Amino acid sequence: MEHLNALLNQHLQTAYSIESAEPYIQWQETRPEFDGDLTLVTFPFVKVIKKSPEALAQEFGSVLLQGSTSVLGFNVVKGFLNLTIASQDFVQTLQQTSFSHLPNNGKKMVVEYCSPNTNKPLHLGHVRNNLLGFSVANLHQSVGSNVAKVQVINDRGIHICKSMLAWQKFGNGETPESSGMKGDHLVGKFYVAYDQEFKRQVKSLMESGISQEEAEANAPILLEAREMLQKWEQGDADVMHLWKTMNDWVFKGFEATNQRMGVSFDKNYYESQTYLLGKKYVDFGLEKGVFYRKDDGSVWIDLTADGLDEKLVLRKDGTSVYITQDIGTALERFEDFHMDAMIYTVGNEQDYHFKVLFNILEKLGFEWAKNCYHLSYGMIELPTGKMKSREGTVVDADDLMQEMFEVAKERTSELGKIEGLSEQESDALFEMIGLGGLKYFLLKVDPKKKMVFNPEESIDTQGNTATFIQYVHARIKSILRKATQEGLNWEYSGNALELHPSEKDLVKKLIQFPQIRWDAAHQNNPGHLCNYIYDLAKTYNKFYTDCPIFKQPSPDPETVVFRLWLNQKTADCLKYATGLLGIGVPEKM
RNA sequence: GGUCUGGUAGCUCAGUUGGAUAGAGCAACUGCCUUCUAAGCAGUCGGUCGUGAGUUCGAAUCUCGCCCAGAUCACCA
Repeated sequence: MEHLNALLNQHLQTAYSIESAEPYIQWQETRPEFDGDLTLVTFPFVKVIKKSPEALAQEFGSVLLQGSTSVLGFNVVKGFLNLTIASQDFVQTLQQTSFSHLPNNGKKMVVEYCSPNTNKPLHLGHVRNNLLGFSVANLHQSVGSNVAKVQVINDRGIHICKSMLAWQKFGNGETPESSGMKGDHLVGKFYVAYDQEFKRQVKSLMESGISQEEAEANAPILLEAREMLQKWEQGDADVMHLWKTMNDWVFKGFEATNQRMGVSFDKNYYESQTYLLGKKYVDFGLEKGVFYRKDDGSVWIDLTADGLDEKLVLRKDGTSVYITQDIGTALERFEDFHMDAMIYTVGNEQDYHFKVLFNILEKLGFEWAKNCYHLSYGMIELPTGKMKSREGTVVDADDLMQEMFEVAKERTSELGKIEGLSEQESDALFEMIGLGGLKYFLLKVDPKKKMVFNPEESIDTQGNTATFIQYVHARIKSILRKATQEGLNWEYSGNALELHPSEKDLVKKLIQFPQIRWDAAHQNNPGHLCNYIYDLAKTYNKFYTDCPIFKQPSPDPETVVFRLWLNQKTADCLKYATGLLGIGVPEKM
């Protein structure tokens, strides 16, 4: 394409004395309903050359046709110049395209995701969070950045004490071992038990004539939880022991869930260790004059000039608030990784919080604060409304993954696709199909959109789904196996061939991959990659039906090699691209 | 009330720095398996892109007003 630009430049200089054509050049892919591969929009030129768009298009078309061997022909529709480009140009590009990570670009990034509380198991919201964070981290790694994946585990605070207290009261010494329950689910059970008891107490207080507000503030079990939090802060040995024990159950549970989901972390931060970190930067901010102290001793920052509010950064009793912790954690991470950029995968209800955080970090003078990005995503709702963990209307992550597995199993067995597979192999296949379906379903939607999750509808296996993509990969592998059996190889030499339109389309689609990946990474949007993969799979299926290899009449040997090579390239691209999303593709299905 | 997000086919969603007649899938209907895998392919049906103006040769896309939905504006995290 560069040489076409050069030709246009030259033409504009000699014919119209216009220094550079660059500002007016607009290339785009030719839409499928028109003939051609590449389209030049001529309207921008009309402003500087007093000719009609059609006349210009004709003129440019002739210039390009004569000047470039790549241009085989052209047509003009309205002001659009459609060029037909030699297939061999695209094929050559594909030969040079590899589906693997780009070389290290020296950029260091930190990506945070997951961020669970240790009082309940992971749910659907965490699943979206995990998958987004993980695949965005992969995308950045793919384009050459050095990425550290981290999570913050919220392991302290009143909500943790609630589970602990309920376990003490109603648990009868129950453990994951004794109950056979996963640790995070066991602890979650007591979080719910706490809430039930709390509601019961509030109700009975109200019956004795106390207002709801007062009852909620004075329920005995809440007072006990507060007392427990104080003891925790003082380091009371019994409380610490219980806290460590129960947290440990939860961590093990989280680990199992994340492992099944296929996500991992390079470093965990525990809030119990970081919640005091921010305080030392309060003094720093005061010295810099970024913060100011009120008469009561509390410390604030005034962001009204930036369209935000005044924010508290230190309470009058000297304790820190949420934003203080986040300042501290961010700076600790910088000490750990010396990153150039950081991505926080956190729900969109915290949009305002992160605006404030990034603003403060920048005012404190940290360069990398400019490259902090809040990967904000919309909440997931159920057809029945919002998920509320205390009301038991959450979709549990473990249940969900298991359900996806079961559906995959049922559907795959119905279709008779597991013949000749061992139990282990077929289970692995169900897992790949089930979890792949879930991941694709959540990732293909723009992160910032809220989504409604309908368990029945989300497990489709037709159309725009992971199954469709996995199926294409399995199809290709089946062809390549057959080719191997027949002693064929597919080392394409680069000889120019007359291509079928479906072959050309597939080649053109494949060479788009680097650009799509770049866009997806830089926009932190795995959805772009999902759409591309689906498109590629569809384009392949068209090629598959139009361009058979083993059917009669069989194509000439050179075409067979080329088609097999295209199959291999497509499989490589599918496998690599789905891998970035954490989705596996099977050899057979 | 202020700020931020979203509103595209019955449903779920795509739609690049403004470009040609707004695209997929699902659902409904019609064809195609003596098979390189039919979890597929081909087709029919379905739209005042929330709404009204403006900018432009050209607007789903940019600007402004309005309507609807959600979030947020805590000495909670």
